[in-house]
Amino acid sequence: MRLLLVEDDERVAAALVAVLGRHGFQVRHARSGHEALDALVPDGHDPYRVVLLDLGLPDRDGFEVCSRIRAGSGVPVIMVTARADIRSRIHGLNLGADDYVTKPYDMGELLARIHAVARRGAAPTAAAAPAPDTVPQQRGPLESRGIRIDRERRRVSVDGRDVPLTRKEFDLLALLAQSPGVVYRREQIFSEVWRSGWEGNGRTLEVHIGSLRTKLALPGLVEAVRGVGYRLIAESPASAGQPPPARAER
Amino acid sequence: MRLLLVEDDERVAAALVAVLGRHGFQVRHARSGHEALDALVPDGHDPYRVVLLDLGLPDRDGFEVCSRIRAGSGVPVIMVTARADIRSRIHGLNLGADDYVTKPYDMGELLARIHAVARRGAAPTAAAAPAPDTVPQQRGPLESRGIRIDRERRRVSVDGRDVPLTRKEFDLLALLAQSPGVVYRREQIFSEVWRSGWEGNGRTLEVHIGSLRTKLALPGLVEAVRGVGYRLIAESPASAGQPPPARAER
DNA sequence: AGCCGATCTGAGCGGAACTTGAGGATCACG
DNA sequence: CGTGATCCTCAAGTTCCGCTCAGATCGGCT
Repeated sequence: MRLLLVEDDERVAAALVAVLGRHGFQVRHARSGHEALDALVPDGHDPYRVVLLDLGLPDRDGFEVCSRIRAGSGVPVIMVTARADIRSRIHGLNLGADDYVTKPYDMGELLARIHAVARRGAAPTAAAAPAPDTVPQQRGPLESRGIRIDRERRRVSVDGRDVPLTRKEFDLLALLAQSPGVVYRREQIFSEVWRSGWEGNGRTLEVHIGSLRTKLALPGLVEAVRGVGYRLIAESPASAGQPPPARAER
Repeated sequence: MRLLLVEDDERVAAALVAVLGRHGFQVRHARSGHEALDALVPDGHDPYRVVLLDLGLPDRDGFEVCSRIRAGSGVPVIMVTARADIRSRIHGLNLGADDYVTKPYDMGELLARIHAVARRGAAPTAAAAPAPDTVPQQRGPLESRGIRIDRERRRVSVDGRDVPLTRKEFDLLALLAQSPGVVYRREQIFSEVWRSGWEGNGRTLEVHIGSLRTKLALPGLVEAVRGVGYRLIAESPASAGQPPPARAER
């Protein structure tokens, strides 16, 4: 059974490869998100039955990798990370991860969870992984359409000029910007930006979205998806869907 | 989306039913393992999409209930329990549970995990034998006949052209596309795309099907099955790569 | 305490989405 | 070939939902 391990720490990876190998897994080790996405492109080998994804050092990189994986493949993903906070858990699961395991974990439990998701695993789809060059890799401060988001400093600038945002506005924007194009449902937004489990009573969300739009002054950036939620428009509205260049028929 | 809650504490159950209901689940509450197993017997209703199983039931051991459920059905099971020890976790997962959540849990995380396992869900057939690969459930972006459905972005494109769809239209298409070729009965469609057991009085469904056909401009894609419901034609009608196995005649 | 910005709530508006009904087309079946 | 049931389309009516504004409440700071 093939398994893809995404982990940048060599020592951790080596240990996992050893243990997993002893339990009958054929492990491919990817050291970066880019390498992982490459590895997932169908190449005639058996498809991977499960992906172990470490949300490693580059801050949000792991979430983006998960989103990209999910956009192109149905392979089960288990996030493994030291980040135990609820926000991260919920966000990871909402991005399409099948499980979320925090360090330190028990090896036996991890194995059991791997088997659980593999057992449920998807039939390999014919869909190719996203072409690496159509979607530019966004790491560190997100930059797209002239908008720059510095998560550490909590600063946002549009075309160079600084835009002061309040907490909620920033959290909201930061959430949506983690996966431009992906629709975030209202409940998801509430459980990640507000205290989880809280139901927005009034028009709270709309008001914050409104002021966010006003301050950013980028019409069409934040798009409402009626009855569902909101999303960020990543590219200019020219070609929204990525053109399928050379699609490998299976 | 139907959900089976197995919980003997009335107060806990009531709270969960309320929250889950508000999040779009149609919850059936079973107070014992026996009742749960009864509820899971196929009865013509839509199958449950996920089971929330509280260990520590009065009449039976929760593990045994899980094992029996798994013996008769492929429905995803989430164990919810106060027993946090590693042994129990591993045991539960190895018995076929899809996830194992310990109390106290965060409501937002539980919801995210419910969605995660439901997303990965079981075969929609009511057949007792859980054969995961007999019914090909499409994951990731569905691509067939030039039509591409991106669930998390809620985008549909036909031959590269982006086709804007409304909520109902998209949900309808996404549902039918889950298993191309399989006939979805009207009641089934209503309970999945709409809320609760609502018997569409007027010509609602036909209208939405109509606009879906118009927008997609793929004649013959959505096929009406007289007196039963609708289905998607997977491949061009000439050479059927695979004969549709499960035919739902009444 | 008092101030001030941030957040929340409620009402009203406008438009998109959904529903309904009627009439025509099509199909299954005798 | 006739007939009833089912489905499709069109054009209303109606509901729902997101947007905005204005005021109330919350919460941090001095």
